[in-house]
Amino acid sequence: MDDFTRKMAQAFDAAPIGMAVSHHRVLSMCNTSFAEMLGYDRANLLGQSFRILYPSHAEFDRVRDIGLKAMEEHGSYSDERMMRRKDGVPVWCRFRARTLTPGDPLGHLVMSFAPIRDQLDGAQLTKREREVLSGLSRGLTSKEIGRELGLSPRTIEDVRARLLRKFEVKNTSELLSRMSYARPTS
Amino acid sequence: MDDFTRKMAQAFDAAPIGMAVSHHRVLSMCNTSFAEMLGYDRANLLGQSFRILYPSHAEFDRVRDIGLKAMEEHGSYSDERMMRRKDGVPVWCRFRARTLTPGDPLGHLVMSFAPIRDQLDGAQLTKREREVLSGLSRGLTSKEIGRELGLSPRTIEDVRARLLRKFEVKNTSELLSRMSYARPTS
DNA sequence: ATCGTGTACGGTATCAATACCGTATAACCA
DNA sequence: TGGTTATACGGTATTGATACCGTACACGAT
Repeated sequence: MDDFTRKMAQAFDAAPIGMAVSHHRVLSMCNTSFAEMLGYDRANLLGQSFRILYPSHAEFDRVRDIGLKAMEEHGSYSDERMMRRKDGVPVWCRFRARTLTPGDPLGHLVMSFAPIRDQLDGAQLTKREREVLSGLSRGLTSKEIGRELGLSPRTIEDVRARLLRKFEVKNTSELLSRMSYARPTS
Repeated sequence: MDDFTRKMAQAFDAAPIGMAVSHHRVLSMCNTSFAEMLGYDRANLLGQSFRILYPSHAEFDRVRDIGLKAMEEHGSYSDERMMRRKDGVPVWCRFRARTLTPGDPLGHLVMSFAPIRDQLDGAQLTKREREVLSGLSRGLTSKEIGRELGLSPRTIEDVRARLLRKFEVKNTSELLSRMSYARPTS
């Protein structure tokens, strides 16, 4: 076996960031960081559906759809999302994906996952806050996020206001730039 | 050659994030994202000193030292740093590293590099655009940015509109989330 | 020499965001 | 049991953002 390939494989496995490959949302390969981040042994993870790595079936369905268009157009997509560790503890991640099959984005995906931590000491986000934040980072208005979540726009504005208070920022722009510079855990 | 190794190598190469391996600060392996991010062909990069990827010799020396202690203690380190593209343009990156030789941290390093600001087809931002972006990320309104730069708020709105067009985003929120988590180049 | 782009500015119109006022329920915690 | 917080929603008022219309100048490339 050629040395070049072996070196790349070693680099993949030793990478300081979680990495995974999926075919139609089934995990076909991952590295040690990825398995450790989610509390599994790699052997028990390969061949599994990504479903078990998300907090709920609804979340699993939601994240399937949000990146599809971007991946069809640009071949890649990134966002912030919640993953679920084996012990049930949620992990807030910066997610990046590149599809090797742009016509069928989920056909063959290569992903990276970098855990992020909130800037505020220990203050974590609620489910709603994360859902709303996800919409905001995609440039949606309160009205649009409300439609997406089946809620009144008014409620989205409440969640938004709570986020602004929590992070002590003036507006959504500052909020999003603050979120993105969150430091990785460990 | 075993299929497992081949799959890992493919995943390494197709990763949506720049990855590299070094031995004593000499690049021994990298993936396509990494080479593209810095404007090189991989073939011309392998075997080179990391020196050419930093803006100056002083910076090259500085980044050698800053992570040493953390890597000796935890085996890993991360920060944000400036890299230098082949054409001289600086690239601001989130950097992560894991050492495979904790006793001699730089002996064998596996690194990941995620560009923090989008390069948009190699076109970097103009001075005005960076100034306005800086204000936006601090949550300032167009009026406030105008005061800061001694310009009409109307002009700030022009620059803003140009940024939205350039990055093909709907509004400032999406712009700021896009800026911090650039989709990988190409 | 014209064309494109960045810069700079004015007006106007519309929609979104934000900040208040209020009510109500459910969960959790001391 | 009362206090706090998250959730959810309504109204209203003000400010900001965005999209158009227009003009003008500087600069570099074809």
